[in-house]
Amino acid sequence: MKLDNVTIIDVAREAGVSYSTVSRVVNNNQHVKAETREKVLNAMMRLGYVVNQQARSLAGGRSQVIGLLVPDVGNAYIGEIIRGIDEELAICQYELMLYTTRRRKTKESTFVTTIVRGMADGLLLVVPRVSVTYFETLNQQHFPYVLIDHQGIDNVTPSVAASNWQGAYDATSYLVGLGHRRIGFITGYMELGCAIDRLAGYRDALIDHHLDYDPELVYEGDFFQPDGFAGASKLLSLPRPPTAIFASNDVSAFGVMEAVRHYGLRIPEDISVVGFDNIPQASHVYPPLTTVQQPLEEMGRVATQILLKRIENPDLPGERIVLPTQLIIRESCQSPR
Amino acid sequence: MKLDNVTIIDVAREAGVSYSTVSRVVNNNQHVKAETREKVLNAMMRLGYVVNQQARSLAGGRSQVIGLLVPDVGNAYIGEIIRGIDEELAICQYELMLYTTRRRKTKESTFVTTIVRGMADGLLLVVPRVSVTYFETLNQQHFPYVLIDHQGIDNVTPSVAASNWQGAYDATSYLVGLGHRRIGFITGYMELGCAIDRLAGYRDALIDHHLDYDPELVYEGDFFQPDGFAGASKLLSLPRPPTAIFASNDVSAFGVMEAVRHYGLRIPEDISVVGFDNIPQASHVYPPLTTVQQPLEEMGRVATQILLKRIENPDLPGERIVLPTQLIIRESCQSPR
DNA sequence: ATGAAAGCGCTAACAA
DNA sequence: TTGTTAGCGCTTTCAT
Repeated sequence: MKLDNVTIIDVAREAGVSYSTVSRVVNNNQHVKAETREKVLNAMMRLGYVVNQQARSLAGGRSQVIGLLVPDVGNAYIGEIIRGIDEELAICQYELMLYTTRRRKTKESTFVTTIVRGMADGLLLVVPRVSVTYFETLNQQHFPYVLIDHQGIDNVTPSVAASNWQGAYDATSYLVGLGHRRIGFITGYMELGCAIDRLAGYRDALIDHHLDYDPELVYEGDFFQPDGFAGASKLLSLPRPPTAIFASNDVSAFGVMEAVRHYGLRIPEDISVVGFDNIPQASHVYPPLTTVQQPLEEMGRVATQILLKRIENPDLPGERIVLPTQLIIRESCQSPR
Repeated sequence: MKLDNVTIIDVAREAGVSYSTVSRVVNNNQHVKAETREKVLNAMMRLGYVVNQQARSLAGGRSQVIGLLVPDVGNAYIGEIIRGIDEELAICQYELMLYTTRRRKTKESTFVTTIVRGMADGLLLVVPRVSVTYFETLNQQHFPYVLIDHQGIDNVTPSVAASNWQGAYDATSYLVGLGHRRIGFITGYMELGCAIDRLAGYRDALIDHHLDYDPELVYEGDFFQPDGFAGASKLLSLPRPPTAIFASNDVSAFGVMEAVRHYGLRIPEDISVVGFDNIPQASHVYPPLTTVQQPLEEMGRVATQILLKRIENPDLPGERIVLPTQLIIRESCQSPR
């Protein structure tokens, strides 16, 4: 399977130098005469030499791999983030190892250890809640990592997130500006920081606009479509139903839309609907969904940049970066009648 | 960064055996006394030993990683496939290295070589067209690989695909059964085998049902939404417009739906629409889209199983596996008036 | 500026 | 059944 390949020794022989010189050329070491470098480069070309990362990494160098830990693939949310990561990685010749939490429910710490030990130079985590075991291992081993879209531990744990509070505040203000006075809210999974922040943004916007925060209008959801449906059904059957519903993410907003139609109401004529995330399909549903855009791709890109810097210098002070969200106005809202 | 870690030597000392014995235990080698194995296992436990894959792989063993080459992440299609792969990999303790073609436009062969040389034990390719360079390297190096959803090279190149012809045939027959006599068709990107197969399925169904195959009703698209829109616009403005439009994938079907609405027509009352793929959002658009389901997750799973077998035994004869598609009937079709 | 040599942690013969 | 030993391909001192 693994055939005899071209090694630095072959290149060294071809170029007529020692193999440490070849190693120097490969690693862009300064102490090589331009002429020698040229010779080696030519030999590499002729022989079709490719470095063996395993060996390089074993011998103490970088593995040129970063690990990405996600709860699951298969949703647009993660896909967008990966796209950003991928772009950044392409620039600096790093590879991406994909880990899903789904398949390690049990031995989390062993798992992190595996990553930390040789496989990757750094780790990107897109997990809403990070088990303490992870951090213990990571910090203790002084291993570079960056949290993506995490509620944040503190201000020194490297993390990149979106301004969930501001996004929810803006969306709510927009609905108020349209004339809505009773605005329903479907929360996300409230164990998550982003869900808490979005609820706070909704609530604070209401208060700032001198509207009551009515708990009756808030339905505790879980970010999934069925709960959006259930929540909207409940809100719609209230004695004084809302004229607009703001769901904590697009997927549950789809559930809301379904429920609205189920009740024989129209969007936006009878009920305005707003989502959060701006996943691609938000613009493809009918009517196109007004939502809050999270800069997912950018989050991936920025997190990767930070991680790469931390790999170069693990002692860099950590920081939390909050990227701005943006209200994307489409056709799912209008003034109440 | 890479701290001094527990190696088999440490474990060997702790257990009071030679380190090859530890290696044997780690590799489940038969020739170890149960008692000794127990001792070693305990020592490993106590010390928190974790294998170093790099070293293992360098020394001639498996790297326990498989590479996945995709054109891009960030779309549901790939996500579903990855989910299947991931599931299978979880079972056999393999890791997944993600490669995107986007970032290697130039030096393709070098790239494959890199993978082949140590990084991975096998390769899964989800690329519609595979450059000849890839195959040369792959075959020549006798490196295990499996093509996913590829048009297929021949019957001995390991590949897993969906029955595109049958799916299109079924969908078309369904429309005919509903009473449609003029059925528009938006093709996919015709350089791709799956697009060709789908067109053939549409055409053959028409012929089998004694309907004319009218080239005027076929619009050459590219699998993207704007082309679905353009195609439908063109078909709809025909002197004798179709009463149903079958798009070669869901995304372009969304474009069709957009165009239908743009023309002030209703789905399914005025025009029936059918897609292909059954991506998650197909059930979330309005009206829910009738489409042909591709067993994406299963394709990922089956391909992985085959790859794993080929890693064990690279000389296994290759075969092409075609998984069945299934017509998913939702609400975007009805009999023509 | 270049070469020689000692590992990195492990697998896989080969011995015993 | 167990131990010994020679690498895998490379980085990195330390010499020269």
